[in-house]
Amino acid sequence: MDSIKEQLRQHFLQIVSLTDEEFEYIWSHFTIRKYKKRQFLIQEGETVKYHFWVSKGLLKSSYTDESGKEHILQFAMEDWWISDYLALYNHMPASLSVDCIEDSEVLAILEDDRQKLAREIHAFSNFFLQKKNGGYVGLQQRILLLLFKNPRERYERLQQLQPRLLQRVPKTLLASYLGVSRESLSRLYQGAVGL
Amino acid sequence: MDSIKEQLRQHFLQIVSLTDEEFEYIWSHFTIRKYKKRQFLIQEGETVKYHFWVSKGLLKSSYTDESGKEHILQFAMEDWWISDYLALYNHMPASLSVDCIEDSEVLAILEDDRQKLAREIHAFSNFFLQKKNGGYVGLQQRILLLLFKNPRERYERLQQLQPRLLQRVPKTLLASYLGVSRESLSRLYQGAVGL
DNA sequence: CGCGCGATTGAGTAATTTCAAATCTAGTGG
DNA sequence: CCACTAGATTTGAAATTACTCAATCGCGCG
Repeated sequence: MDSIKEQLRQHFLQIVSLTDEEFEYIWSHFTIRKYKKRQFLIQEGETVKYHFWVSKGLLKSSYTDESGKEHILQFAMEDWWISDYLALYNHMPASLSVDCIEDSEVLAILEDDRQKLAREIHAFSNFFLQKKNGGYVGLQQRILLLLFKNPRERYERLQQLQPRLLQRVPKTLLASYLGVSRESLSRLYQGAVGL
Repeated sequence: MDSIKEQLRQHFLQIVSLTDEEFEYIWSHFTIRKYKKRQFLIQEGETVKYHFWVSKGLLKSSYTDESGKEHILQFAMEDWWISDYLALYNHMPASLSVDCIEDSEVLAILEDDRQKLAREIHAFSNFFLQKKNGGYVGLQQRILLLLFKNPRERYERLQQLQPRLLQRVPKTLLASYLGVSRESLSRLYQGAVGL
């Protein structure tokens, strides 16, 4: 699948510059994996060793509480990264699970390899630092949204920021991501702008 | 204030190792600033150039919505870092403000200098990467808390994780941080464990 | 054609907010 | 040392919002 390789290269090049040699070396540390809808990449309790980068498809990471309710922490579609970072960085058993909403193709890289590459290739290290900074800011924005916007406004914001995501994700899951019951979401977005 | 210098050194040494020489060099890029309660370090609309590290005191970063309500994104006490990262990284005007809850002493470092130091000293770069990773995971945890815990449980969790913070921060501000009205918080924590 | 999943609707209930007023507290000046 | 004041906290009652549970609807897939 050379198109995947090219897709990954472009993904890096959007943020940092790499020689062909460097990229080849980086590429050699990734492995392709294919999953069907509803398959798990990470299940609660497991050891987590990989970062996943989505080449094709749609996944989610979520936490299931004592009462069995699922709460969605993150979606990931093409070009997004996903894992259970708490578990990955701190060598803890996973408290989250990651599974596929659509059939998906991902590239996996070991956290250990990622660290090794970060030491060896400055641009690679930089890439992840920038990604992490952006992600951090994104999470802060989401917290503000949860703190002071009502469900309707949260939905509208998501509509603005990620219109594609909205079309692909079942409403039930969206509701969980926004922190609303699916029934409430159903009622709320009917009056939302643009529908 | 050599005690501050020593405090900063310890802060770095907890995570990475630095030679005395390296630390001296790093130290030379920080400037000490003192603020009184209610003074602002960052005001909405300003350009943001600095990271702040708290040596003494207590600060908050917050967003004020259209209706004038303040929503607290972060507190920062001794050894914590604070700024408006969205503005800092993307060279945008601040959407947050940062101000003092108590009289405070902070060390300021320019983001440009931080980047320069990160290029020059690998351990320094590593320090921030690890901080950022930890912070990222922390924000994810907070999102989960906001998504599926009721106010009472959010308060109890904060009590577990940051008991010192709870004692220093006015309840009104805590309420804003937890996403509850101050009246509700007042009612809720009266039945909370340990009171 | 029918099953099953996802989405919607309705009715009643629970949790939280809002607004207003009362109470408490720490710091200030006399 | 005490009275005073501003800020913070608490209380009460009504209003609102969102949730739960149950039933119905709609549609794509086999």
